[in-house]
Amino acid sequence: MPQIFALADVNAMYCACESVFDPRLRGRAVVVASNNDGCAVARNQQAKALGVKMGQPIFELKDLMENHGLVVCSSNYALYGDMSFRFMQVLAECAPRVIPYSIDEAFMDLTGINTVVSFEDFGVQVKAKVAQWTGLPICVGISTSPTLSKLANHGAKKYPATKGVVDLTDRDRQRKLLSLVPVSEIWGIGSRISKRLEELGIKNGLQLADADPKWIRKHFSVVVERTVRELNGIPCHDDLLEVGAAKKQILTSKSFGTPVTQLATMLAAVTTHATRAAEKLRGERREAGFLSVFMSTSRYADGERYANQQGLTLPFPTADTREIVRHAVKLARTLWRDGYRYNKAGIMLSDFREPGACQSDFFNPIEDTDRAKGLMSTLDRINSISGKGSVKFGREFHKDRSWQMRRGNLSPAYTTRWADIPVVKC
DNA sequence: TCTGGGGTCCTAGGACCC
DNA sequence: TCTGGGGTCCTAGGACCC
Repeated sequence: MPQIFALADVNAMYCACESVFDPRLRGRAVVVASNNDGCAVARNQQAKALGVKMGQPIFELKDLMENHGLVVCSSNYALYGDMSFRFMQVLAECAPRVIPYSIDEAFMDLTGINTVVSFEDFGVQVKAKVAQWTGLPICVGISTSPTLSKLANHGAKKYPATKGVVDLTDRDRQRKLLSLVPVSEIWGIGSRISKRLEELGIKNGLQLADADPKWIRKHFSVVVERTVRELNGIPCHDDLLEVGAAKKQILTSKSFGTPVTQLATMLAAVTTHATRAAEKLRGERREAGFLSVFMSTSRYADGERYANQQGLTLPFPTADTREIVRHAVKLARTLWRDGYRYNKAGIMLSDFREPGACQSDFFNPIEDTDRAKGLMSTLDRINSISGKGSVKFGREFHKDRSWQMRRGNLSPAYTTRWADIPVVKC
């Protein structure tokens, strides 16, 4: 029995989440901005029709906001994260195996399900259930490899006649749709590779599917070769389908609300990022062996650009916020140069191990003892019960808060904060 | 004035070893 | 004087994704 994959994906997820709780947005052009209200990261159908581009700076949208009714929302990740969780739960009710792939999409293993219900009917039912239980509009694509189910989903979005569900298990239908799709639309083929493919005469999906995998490997890489095989219905994404695959790195970084020119402010920001990264690391139940810190000035600013990063192998693997902050601050001091207007900083943790997999250094001042671990888990528990940041480290209290995010048009945390739950008045 | 953040995988090249 | 070839590990950087 051939393996069958479905991809369910929320249409313009962030915009949809905003619209679910704010009826005034329905029917209007809506854009959700990145952190700092910097650029557009999600746009609904109406916003696309107005010509808003993915990644377009918000300041360029002023005219559309003033004269064409475009609404710009600040990003509200507490809301999107919670809605994503609900969406995944509905999928889990429908299919035996669900593999979340990103905040707004998940693969489902439908192998053999057509002995009970046709693939298309299955898709229609999932779509209806997600709409009923979460209010989110989705599309479903079904086919014989993850890449083809992505293609099917693309078709479901693009052609309204499909009503948002495409069963692409039939080989002739696959070839038909492939021939209509530019090669740059195929999952895994980005702008660089599609440009080179086009130069070699491969312009649409079907031409790529019919290319010789060996030749592709020689001219490109094993990644593109796998895509070719996937387009022929041979699943090659076993990596993707591993449930609960462990993370390999954790990165926290943000551009600043306003440029940073003082070392103390920078250290406060780095401390906050390091604290956040350590929390994520403990959430993964891992310890990190390597840490790196980076800072830079804006790509777009006039004058000399400064961008630098430095890494450090930790004396012993740890998930202790105090250790991680201490080393991060040390690195940040060595990276710092006076006289620049920094617009971004961040920290990356990697080289993960299981806790206790490595002997800690006997002579180190802060041993990863049970006491230290107890302290960290108590800290995490307090912050999870009483709200993020209830207990903080000293340097985070630096008086200059200007580096923090700008979110001028933030919606309420409708689903994750008691005070923000919508009230229906009769 | 204002241009995101967080990930993955693969490859090439250098250092080092035998 | 002559100075190989194969393996591993690490890191930086490229390309992709949402």
